[in-house]
Amino acid sequence: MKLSAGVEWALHCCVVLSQATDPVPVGRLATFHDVSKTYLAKHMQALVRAGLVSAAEGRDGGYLLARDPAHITVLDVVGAIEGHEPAFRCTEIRQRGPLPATPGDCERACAIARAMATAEAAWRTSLEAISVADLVGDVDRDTSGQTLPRLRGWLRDSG
Amino acid sequence: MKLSAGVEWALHCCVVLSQATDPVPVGRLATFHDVSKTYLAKHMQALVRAGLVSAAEGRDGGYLLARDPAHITVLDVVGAIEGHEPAFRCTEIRQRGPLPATPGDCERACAIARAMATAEAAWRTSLEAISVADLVGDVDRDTSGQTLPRLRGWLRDSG
DNA sequence: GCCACCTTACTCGGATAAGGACTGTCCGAGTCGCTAAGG
DNA sequence: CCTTAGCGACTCGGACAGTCCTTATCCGAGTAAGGTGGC
Repeated sequence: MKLSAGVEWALHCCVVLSQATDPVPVGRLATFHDVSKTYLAKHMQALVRAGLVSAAEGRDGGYLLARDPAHITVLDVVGAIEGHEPAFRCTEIRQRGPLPATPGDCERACAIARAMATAEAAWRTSLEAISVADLVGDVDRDTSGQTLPRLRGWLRDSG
Repeated sequence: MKLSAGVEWALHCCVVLSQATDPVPVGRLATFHDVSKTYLAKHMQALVRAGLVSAAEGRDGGYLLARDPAHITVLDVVGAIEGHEPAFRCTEIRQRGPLPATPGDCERACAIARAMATAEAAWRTSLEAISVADLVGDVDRDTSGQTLPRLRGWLRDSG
């Protein structure tokens, strides 16, 4: 099980965008995080498609959060990048082989699939409980309130 | 995020092995589940390396559970197949770029990494709470106690 | 009748190819701001 | 001085290769059972 590196990039970008007042182009985001500009652009497109950020085109265009940071959960971002398919996919092994399960037995999902689905639900619930605003607050607390002002200043100066 | 199909195979194999008294060769397991024999063998090797099942070599050899099914958790099996590395890997983006975090800020893990780690811990806790014996009990209940006796009979007849 | 040895066939185990997904890149379409000319 | 048309440059968006991991496979080393010959 492995998450795309784009998830980390996207979450950091959301934190940055939460401090922006004007659209931030992808080139600026890539410079700030020291990552590939074109590949980051690919992931930003995914965030736009998910409706989490809005894109402003043309000169002085860029990205802005589409909703209040408190209403964007980490799960939203992860889902936008990784997709919404469950990590565990039941292939209904029980219905194959020499002793297949009867259709009557399959009214409920396979016990193994249920166990995996329960765990994934716990994972999703945990991610859903944390918003981008929470992340911003954590960063502010971890850095004794120094990072966010400097970030806002950098966004202004580079504009 | 995507789990290997081998996880599903391995869990089903553990349920089958819990009903076996004599070693079950991988060919028999593959036939029962209607999956690739050689690929399943690869995953069974992982279970052996993890100490979950024991391998008997030579003629009439095969696999048996190494511990009581009640003491093998779903997390054990998933970890044996998928490895124990976390799905989310923090690349310390905060320390890169024009506004790098100071070493003092990095005493705690990145807020984003903490959020992802918390979610993964919830996932792991959920999987750890379910044992192979629980799965066997669920299967028995789902099929009104018909599957396990037939499974044991199939294992005997094919031996 | 019992024991030791050999053959045999079966098992696991690791080393070896093919497919798909993540990673990384490029170029084109569209749009907004700036400039400059005209009224 | 104001309006408007044109230009230019910058933006996003989707289409295109490279690399790693998952999937799938094969063959060899090792081992225990069963049969056979000898004692």
